[in-house]
Amino acid sequence: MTTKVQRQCAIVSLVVELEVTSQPGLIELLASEGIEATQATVSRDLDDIGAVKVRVASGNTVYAIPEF
Amino acid sequence: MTTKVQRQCAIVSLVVELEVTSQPGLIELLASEGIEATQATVSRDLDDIGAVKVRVASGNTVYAIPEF
DNA sequence: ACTGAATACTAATTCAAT
DNA sequence: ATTGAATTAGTATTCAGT
Repeated sequence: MTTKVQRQCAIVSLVVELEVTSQPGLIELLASEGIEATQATVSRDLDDIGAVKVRVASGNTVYAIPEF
Repeated sequence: MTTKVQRQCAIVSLVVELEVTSQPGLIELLASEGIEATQATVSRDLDDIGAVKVRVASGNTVYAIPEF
């Protein structure tokens, strides 16, 4: 079983390293690391983390963490 | 009748001056200036302008224009 | 307190009309 | 090329369960 902090850390890593464009997408990425979570949870996590969606050069919007 | 540029300029002004939190909200603000538009149009306008949603101190997310 | 299912809300896109 | 209506996609919140 994975804890909340572990999951949120994983999310931070993923968001920083990859171009995460949606919560469903993020859920898949987490799953591929063996972390199960639903959209509701991921939404709350992103909120906790303070992630925002920003427009990137490629044109689409990706999640980012202001501090980085 | 209002033109596209007029409407987009109005949107920029509103976004810069006020805390616009949603497209429905923006539509109302435009309406109060006598500018009619639907959600589809406002969505495209925000895209043209390059507006993004950012988290502000108050906690909620508002539209902002990166250049400012 | 944390989570998921379901729901409400918000935003983007499609499709047709002008 | 621009727009609105309707649709689809995406996100936040509520509500109940643990």
